[in-house]
Amino acid sequence: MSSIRELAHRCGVSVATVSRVFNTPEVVSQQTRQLVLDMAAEIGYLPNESARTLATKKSNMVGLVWDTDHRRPGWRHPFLQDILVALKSALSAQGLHLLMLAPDQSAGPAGRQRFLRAVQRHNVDGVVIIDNGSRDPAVLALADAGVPCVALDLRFTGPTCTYVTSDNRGGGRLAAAHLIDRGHRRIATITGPPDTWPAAERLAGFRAVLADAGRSLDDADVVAGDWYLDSGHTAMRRLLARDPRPTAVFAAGDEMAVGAMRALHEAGLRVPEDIAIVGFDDIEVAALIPPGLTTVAQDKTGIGTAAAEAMVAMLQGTVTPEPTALPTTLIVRGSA
Amino acid sequence: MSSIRELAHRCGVSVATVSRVFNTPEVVSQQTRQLVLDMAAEIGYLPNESARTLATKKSNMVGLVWDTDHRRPGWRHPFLQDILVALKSALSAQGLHLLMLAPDQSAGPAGRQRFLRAVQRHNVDGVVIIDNGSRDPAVLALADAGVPCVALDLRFTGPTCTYVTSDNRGGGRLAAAHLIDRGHRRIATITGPPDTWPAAERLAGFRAVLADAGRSLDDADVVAGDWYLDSGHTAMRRLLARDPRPTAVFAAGDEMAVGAMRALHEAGLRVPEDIAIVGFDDIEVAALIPPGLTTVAQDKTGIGTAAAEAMVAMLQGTVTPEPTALPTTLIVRGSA
DNA sequence: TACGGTCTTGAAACCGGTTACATAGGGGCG
DNA sequence: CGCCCCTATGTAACCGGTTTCAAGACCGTA
Repeated sequence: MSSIRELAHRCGVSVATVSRVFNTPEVVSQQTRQLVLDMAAEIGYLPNESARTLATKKSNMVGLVWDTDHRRPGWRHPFLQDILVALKSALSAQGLHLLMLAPDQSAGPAGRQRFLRAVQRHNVDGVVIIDNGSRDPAVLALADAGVPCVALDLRFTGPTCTYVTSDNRGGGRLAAAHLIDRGHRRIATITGPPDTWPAAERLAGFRAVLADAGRSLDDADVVAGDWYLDSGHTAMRRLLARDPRPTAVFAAGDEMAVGAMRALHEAGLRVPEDIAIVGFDDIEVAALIPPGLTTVAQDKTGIGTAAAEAMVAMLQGTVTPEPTALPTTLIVRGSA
Repeated sequence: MSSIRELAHRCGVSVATVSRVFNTPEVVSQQTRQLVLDMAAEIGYLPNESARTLATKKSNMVGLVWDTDHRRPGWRHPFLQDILVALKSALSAQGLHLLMLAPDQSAGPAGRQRFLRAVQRHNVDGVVIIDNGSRDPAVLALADAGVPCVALDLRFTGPTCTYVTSDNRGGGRLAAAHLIDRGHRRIATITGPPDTWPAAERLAGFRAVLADAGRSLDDADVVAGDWYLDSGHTAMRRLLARDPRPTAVFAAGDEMAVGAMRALHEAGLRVPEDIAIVGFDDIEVAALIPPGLTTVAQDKTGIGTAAAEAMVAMLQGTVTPEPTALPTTLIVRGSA
C-alpha cells in the first residue's frame, strides 16, 4: 500500500502538496495537480482513511443503530431492507459509509457499553436510529454527547437530533376516508401500543375524519395491539364479539391486519364482503395475501433518502433540520 | 476525548505501559495494571480505533457486501434481515463491526470503483458477501488481493475465500420425499435459474429421490423461473397446461411458490386438494399465506452465525475453513 | 562479589495522513 | 527601484495509538 510520502517523493513534491491535491485542489497549480493525480493513478495510491480520520477527527462513517429493543428479541422493523437500500445509496453518494452498530441485546448492559464505545472509538460522524420502539439509554447518551442523530419512525429531537417519519396522522385520515367512501358506518380500529407515537398519530387522524363525518368512535371499538400478528388476531376476535359487529376495521399496522384477517377467516367471515380491512405500512405480504390488503403505504425509499439528506445537512452545516413527515398513499387492493 | 498520553501522565507511567495494559496485560505488573485500569475508568478513556488501525493495520471491521446485482435493481435477498441479525451478533461478540459496502449499482462502474477503494481505505479486515446472484468483478478483485472473504449462498472459493450455504441438495430431497410420502405420483417442479448453483442443487436432490422411487422427471415437468413471484405464476400456468396435470409441484423458492399458488387460485384450483405445493426458503410470507406454505426451511440464523465463525477463523488463524452446508428442515403447513 | 536471567518499564520511531506557519518567487504600483 | 501582496510550495508539528529496543531492578547462583 503506497503512502503519501512515496507518492510525494515520486513526484518530487512535498507531502503537504500531495495532501492539498486531494483536499483543497484549488490552491495548487494546475501543473502540479495534474502531475500528482497522474502519478497517483499510476501507482494506485489511495489515501488511508484511518490516518485521515485520526488527523481530522472525521471518519466519513455514519453509524446505524437498530434493533435496540431488547424487550422483543425478535423485533423486526417492517421494512428495514428498503430503508437500508435507500439510506446506503444516498449516503454513499456523499462519500459516507454505514457502520452497523446494533447494541447487542443478548449481551445486556455490557453489550450496550460496547456499543457506546464503538461509536466513540470509531469517530462515527453521526448516527441513524431505526427503531420505532423504545428509547435506548445508550442512544440518549449519544444525543447528549452532541453526536448528530437522525431517527426514523421515532420522535427524537434535541440540539443535534431530528427525525423522519411518515405522515402518520394523514395516513390515518386516508384510511378513515376510504372506509367512509365505501359506505361503512360501523368502523372499528386496531391501534398500536397507545404509548407509541405513530400509533397515537394514526389513531388521531383516523378519529378526526370520523368525527368530521359526524361519527364518533366508541371506546370499545378501539382495541390496541402490539404491532405483531398475534395481537391483531386477538384484537379482531374481541371486535367480533361486539354487537352490532363492525363492518370495517382499520388496523394501524399490516402485520396486525394480517392477523385480523386470519381471525376473520377462522370465524368463517369473508373479506371484504363481511368485513373490510385497511392496513398501514404496505409491507411485502400485503400484496401477496389474498384478496390483497388495502393499506396506507409508507414511502420507504423516501424515508431512507430523507434520513440521509438530514444527516448530510447536519454534517455539513451547523443547522439541525426540522423533522420531516413524508406523505403516505392509499393502496387499494381487495380487502376493502 | 482523553488520549493515551493524558492517561499515562495521570498514572505516572509511560504511554507504552498504558498501551500494554490494554493489549498485552500479562506482561505488566498486577499493581500497575490495576492503577491504569482504575484511572482509565475514572476519566473515561477509550482507545481511539483509528489510531489503532493506523498502527496495526487491523480495523476490527468486516465489510458487508450485498446487492451487487445491478441487473436487478430491486434485488432483495429473501432473508437479509435474519442473516444480518445473526451475523452482526456473532461478529460483535468477537469485537468486530460491520461496515456496509454495497457497490452503488446506480452509479455503475464508478460506484464499483468507489466501493473497492472504500474497502482498501478503511482497512477492512475481511468481507462477507451476501448475494446469490452474479459475481461482481469488484468482489473478485478483492479475493485476488487476498482479502478474506466469506460468501453466503454463493459458491466462492479461493486461497482466502470460503462460503456458507444451506444443504440445497438435501433440501430438494426433503421436498421430493415429502410429496412421495403423500402419495403423489405426478410431480412437477419450478426451479430457479438453471445457471445458479442453489437451483441446480435443489433440482438434483429432488430428482435423485424421484429416481430412487422409480419415477423419472419428464423434461416438460421442469420449468425454470427466476426466483421471483411472477415467474412462479407463469411457470405454474405452463404446468397446468400439461396433460395429465401434475398433482404436486415443488417450487424451488417460496416467492415462486406463492406466485404458483396465485396462478392456481386464478385457475379455480384449490391447494392442497387439487394440487399440492412445496416451497423452499421459509420466508415470512410462507406462514402467513393461507393455507400455509409447506416448505423447506433454511437455517437463516445458522447461516449468519456460521459466516461469522468462518470469518473469525480466517482472521485469527491462517487457515481458510472448508465451505459449510447447513442442514435444511421441512416445515409442514397446509399446502401439501 | 560478580554474573546471567527474568520481569517491568521507558524512550523513541513509526503508522499515514492534515495543517499552521514560514518562505520564495513574481507581478503591480507608487 | 523598493515595497507589498498574492500565489505556490515546503517544513515540521501533530493526531493517538503500537512496538522495537534498551535499560533498570531484582533474583538466584557460582
